[in-house]
Amino acid sequence: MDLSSRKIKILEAIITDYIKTGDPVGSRTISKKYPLGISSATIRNEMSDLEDMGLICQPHTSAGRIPSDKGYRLYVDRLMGHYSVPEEESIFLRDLISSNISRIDYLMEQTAKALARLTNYATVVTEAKAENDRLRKISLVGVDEHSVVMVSVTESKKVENTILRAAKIPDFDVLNAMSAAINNYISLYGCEINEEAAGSLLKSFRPYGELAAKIFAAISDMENKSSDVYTSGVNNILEYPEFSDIEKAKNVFRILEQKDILRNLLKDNSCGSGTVQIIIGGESNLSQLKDLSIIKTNYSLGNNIGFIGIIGPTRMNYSQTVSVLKEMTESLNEVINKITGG
Amino acid sequence: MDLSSRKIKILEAIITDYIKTGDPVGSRTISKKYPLGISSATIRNEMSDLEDMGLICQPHTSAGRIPSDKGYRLYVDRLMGHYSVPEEESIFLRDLISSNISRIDYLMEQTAKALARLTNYATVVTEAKAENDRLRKISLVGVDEHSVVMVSVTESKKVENTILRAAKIPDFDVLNAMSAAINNYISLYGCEINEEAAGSLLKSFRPYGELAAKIFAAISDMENKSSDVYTSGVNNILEYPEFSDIEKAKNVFRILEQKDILRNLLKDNSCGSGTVQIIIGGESNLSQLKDLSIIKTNYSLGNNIGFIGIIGPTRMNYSQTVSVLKEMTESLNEVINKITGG
DNA sequence: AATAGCACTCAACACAATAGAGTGCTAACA
DNA sequence: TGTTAGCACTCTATTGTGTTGAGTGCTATT
Repeated sequence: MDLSSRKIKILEAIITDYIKTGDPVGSRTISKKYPLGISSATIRNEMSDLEDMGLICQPHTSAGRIPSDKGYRLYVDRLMGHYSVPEEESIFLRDLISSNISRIDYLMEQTAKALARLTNYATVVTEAKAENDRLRKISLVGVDEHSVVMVSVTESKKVENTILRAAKIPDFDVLNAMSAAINNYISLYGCEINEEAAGSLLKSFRPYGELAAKIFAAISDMENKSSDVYTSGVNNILEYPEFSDIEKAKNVFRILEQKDILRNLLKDNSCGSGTVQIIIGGESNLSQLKDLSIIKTNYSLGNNIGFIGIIGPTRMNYSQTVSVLKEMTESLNEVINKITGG
Repeated sequence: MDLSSRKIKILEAIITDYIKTGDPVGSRTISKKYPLGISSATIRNEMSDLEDMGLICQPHTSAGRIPSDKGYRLYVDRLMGHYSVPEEESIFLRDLISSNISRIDYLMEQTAKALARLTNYATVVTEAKAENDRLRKISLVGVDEHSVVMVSVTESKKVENTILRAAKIPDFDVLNAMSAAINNYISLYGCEINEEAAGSLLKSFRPYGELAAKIFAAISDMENKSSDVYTSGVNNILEYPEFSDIEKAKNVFRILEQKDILRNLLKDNSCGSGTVQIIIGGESNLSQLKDLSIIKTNYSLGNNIGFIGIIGPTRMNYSQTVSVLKEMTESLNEVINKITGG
């Protein structure tokens, strides 16, 4: 069957209306609200065709039609218009993330919050983390007689603290010497522990062997850590009638709690950087996500890549959300550049 | 009116049953399930008295009774039995928080998670922060040509990173000299910025004035930061029938989003440290909390005090929750001592 | 090909009837 | 005088029954 331009117009009307109201759309509604110049009977026939093509479906016999995943897919790929973000929202986004933020994790939290607030959906942001972001240097700072902080800086300038305890802690100068020796080691061997080399290094700081060993352990631990995941605006989901049933709401909350699922969902993107991707309902092949859509993109922090996703009902405002997300990512990259002094 | 021992037994039966089932308790239920040796008619008379005393109330004329805030209060203060935490739960708690945790913030997160999982209520933990936890020392670590990390250590050994950017960054030795000078300054003047002294210090590092100024700004910022608040298990709340109405659930979520309300709620404790406090429903004087109870205590990290609260419906299992919370706080303090090498 | 008309379907709503849990009161009893 | 059995009464929750209205699909007509 052919997808005539009239069928497309009807499909578009159905989707537009359904996104706005959340109610199944009937033929009479379309003939009255959208000036297609054809009667409801004709629209009925066309709708029957659209249903055969799998683009729309009926919740029950005597209800109007709602778009199917396939229908939404066609809509976002070919029909969806461009939404321009109003000046004030644009400014709001920019202000919220550029005001005085010195730490990247705060920045990501603010980003998540801003997006959630503007879109009224739930937002998920993953920490920027490269698959192999090498450790570049460490620095040891004494805290008290039994503890040191190891400050680590990676290739892509991610800074992190690890507190290490040991019975015996060297003084300022020895700590500096240790830092230097370990940095030297790192530049030679990377952060995989080379038994032999590490052994000789340990020997040279024998009285502080316990601490040295802990440093090595911490260094090799760092590689294995999975990236943090922030969520925001989860409660927004409760505003949508499709989740007014407490069981459905629970399901959504359960998903948003499973950081590893979210991480994988966002990470797995075949397309290049900077592009916006959309996963509609069942397309994720996860039954728990069949009523949810995800609009996502990535941002970069040095060599590290992080992901931003917006999760809402399949009936979400794709056009607006995509635009807001794009705008946000641009601002975010600007701010990151400013912070990291690109 | 007098509170005879029989009245107390009836009140206890009502509360026990209501906590377990969530259904209003009738006189017949009590006479059958609890061996008080009196008829339902007698119990009815006593219940009428208990209602006059404000300890129980009726949702509507032909329903059973439910405890009032005042009833719960009497229960937790005078009747509630001791619950002993099962060995395996005790071990679960200990394991979850003691496995390999080097950073205090992870520890607090784990604590919140463990409590939420074991109690099936929502958990709130505030970061340990003394009212006036003085900065003790800083250390500057170069990241790249335009940025340094300032590692700060407070009197109570709280370690924090702040990234600072400046056009010009000194080399390793000068950074060390700056750290030393600023530490000296701190030990003399504390972290309130003394215009005069700071001015002369800025002069001595003139070529790096921008950086020095940022350091001072960061130092004085640190004082004003309010403590972080973690929540966990918020979704548990959805399991309780009293929140199966989506509007009520929304209300709870809204509360748990407002970190400042939570912070104040937990902070304001007149009693000493280590004690467990209970706020029942309307006792908080916050209308949004009238259907919720909070069981809370504090933990200490050096001189810093943090708070742990468990939030559930007023019909929560006070006895179990108090015990689990006590147990957890003990384990937590042990782990903290181990980490901070008390 | 488009449409008007019509019979049909089905969810949603309103309404009444019923069942059941629980109360309060009264009168009788120990 | 405290306790209890009995009974009328109340109110929610449930179930069943129309009724309404939105929407469809089919057919006959233009």
